[in-house]
Amino acid sequence: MRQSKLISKKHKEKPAEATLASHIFLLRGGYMRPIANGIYSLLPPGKRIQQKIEAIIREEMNKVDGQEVMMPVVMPRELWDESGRWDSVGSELLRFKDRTGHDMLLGMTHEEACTALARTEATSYRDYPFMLYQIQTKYRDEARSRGGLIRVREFTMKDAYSFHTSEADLDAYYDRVAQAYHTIYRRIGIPEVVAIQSDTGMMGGKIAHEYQLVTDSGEDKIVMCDKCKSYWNSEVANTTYSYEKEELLPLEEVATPNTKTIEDLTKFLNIPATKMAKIVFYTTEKGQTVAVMIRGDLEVNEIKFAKVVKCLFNFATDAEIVKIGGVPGFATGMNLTCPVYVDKSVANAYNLVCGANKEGTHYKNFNVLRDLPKAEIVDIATVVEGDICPKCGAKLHLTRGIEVGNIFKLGTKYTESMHMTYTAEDGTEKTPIMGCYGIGVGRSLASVIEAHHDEYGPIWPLSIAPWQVQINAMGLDKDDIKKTAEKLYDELQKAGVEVLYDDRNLSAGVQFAEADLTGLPLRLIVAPKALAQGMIEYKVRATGERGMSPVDEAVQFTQKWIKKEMKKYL
RNA sequence: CGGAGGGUGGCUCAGCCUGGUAGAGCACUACGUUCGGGACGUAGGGGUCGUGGGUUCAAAUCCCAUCCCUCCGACCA
Repeated sequence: MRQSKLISKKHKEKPAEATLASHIFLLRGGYMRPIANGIYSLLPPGKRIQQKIEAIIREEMNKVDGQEVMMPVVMPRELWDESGRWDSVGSELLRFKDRTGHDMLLGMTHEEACTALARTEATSYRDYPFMLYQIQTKYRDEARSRGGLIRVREFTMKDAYSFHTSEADLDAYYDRVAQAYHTIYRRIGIPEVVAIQSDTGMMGGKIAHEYQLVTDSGEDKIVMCDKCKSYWNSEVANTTYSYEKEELLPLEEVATPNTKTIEDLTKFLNIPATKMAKIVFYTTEKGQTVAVMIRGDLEVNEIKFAKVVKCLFNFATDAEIVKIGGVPGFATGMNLTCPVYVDKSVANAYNLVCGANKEGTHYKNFNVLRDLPKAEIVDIATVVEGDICPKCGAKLHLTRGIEVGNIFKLGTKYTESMHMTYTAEDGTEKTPIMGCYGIGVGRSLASVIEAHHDEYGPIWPLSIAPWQVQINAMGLDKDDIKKTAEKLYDELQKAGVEVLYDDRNLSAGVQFAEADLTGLPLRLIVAPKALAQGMIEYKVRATGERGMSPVDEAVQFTQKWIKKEMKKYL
């Protein structure tokens, strides 16, 4: 490609709306342009990168026996009524009416479409197992798209669905896909991506992992253990609490005027929040008020709690607390007329301070097992920095990540609701078990920049770089320079090398600055001094390594370099 | 959906408080001088000042409404 003809303008200045490195460079480097909030067009360099990522994903999906299909973007309401998701999914599903007034939707994921497709095709156990996948545009009406390609409304996604006749078969296949995912992320140049245990969310299902690029600029909260290399999404993370045994002392009332908050109380009694049990009240969407008892310094993780009560909820009002026999600010888990959940952070703790359910009064020496023996013990606390790893006992720490993919064991949620069956060996009708596996293509692209850039621009891995080699020439108005550069461009192309040739007669500064924004792995420079000795220069983008090669051997040198570098991504 | 900040040539922004003929830099066009890390000169082209209404002799500027964008939070396979 000649740069003079490339439609991809570079910008010197940082766009006002961008804060993430990937967002800044994708705009500055002429990879994409916004059309609307969270909706982008890709320019040629961006499209080329995306195609290469897709090609790698496709190869790896095929290696795990995936069969690529095409599924519609627009679907009728009836299909999503079958699974119940027309009603259960919120406003992120874009619904609209066609010209006849029929309810339609834009696909945000394709479980329904794929199940509908598969149920008419796979009718015998002999067809199983199989996996179908697509790499296509999807749409989610995000409440808040942000961060360039990190969180968008319209995006390209690889979505795969596998169908099995036994749990064991799904388990084995799930592990194969998990391996394929690691291969994919390594090949596209982000081996840093880790698999973490996650919530299953609106997809349903039991086990799920997210593939996260750990980075401060991510939006997901991750809990990690450096020692045993375990990772959890904070939505599912847990820890173990252990307390030194103490003699159970008798309950004792203490006057604690004007101490409605834990902070007040710690100051008033000079006792740390870790020795307190606080009560949080929620009222569920069904109108029931429930109490949660948790250690004074901890917070309820509402996603974990939602799994306990299995519905939506809000903080209870003071009136609702009074109604179930609580005294706001001084409540305890005892003597309430509502269900009481006790977080495990206080279940085995000794002699805690808690409310006495009496204005201006607390108890000392509260012990759950003695004083609240009937309460349900649950795990709903948000894990905090320094908590103990439940696997190895080391200290956990909190970090952030970008979710670039995920895998789910879906079970029979869709096959059952959509009446997909097959005839088993014994002649009976059975319901297949599903897994599903997604990768955000654009998000992966942006994540490569987040993981690999410097102050000047992206540093593309050779496997997905828009072109493999950049040619810059110093002084194209001089015949020998121009002739050499043109010849090099020509020969490299004939040798099958993907090359971007800056054929504009611009100053070195401009050319190099733009080349850094393009971020190609290898740069060849045709310049007077070296050329006088029959040499051209090269520079490796990632390492800054520089050197020379005889002009006559430049093509072989480049091919050899590419071959060697490419080994990292096979 | 809550909080904050914005919308002025393709991009980054000034002008608004205190109303009076729309500005700068970058980018673009032409010519010339430059040419190893975002050069310079000269001459150009390009803007319904987000949109609608109002106040006024006069509105980018003041008032009302509305749309859009960004950041933080809520939400989110």
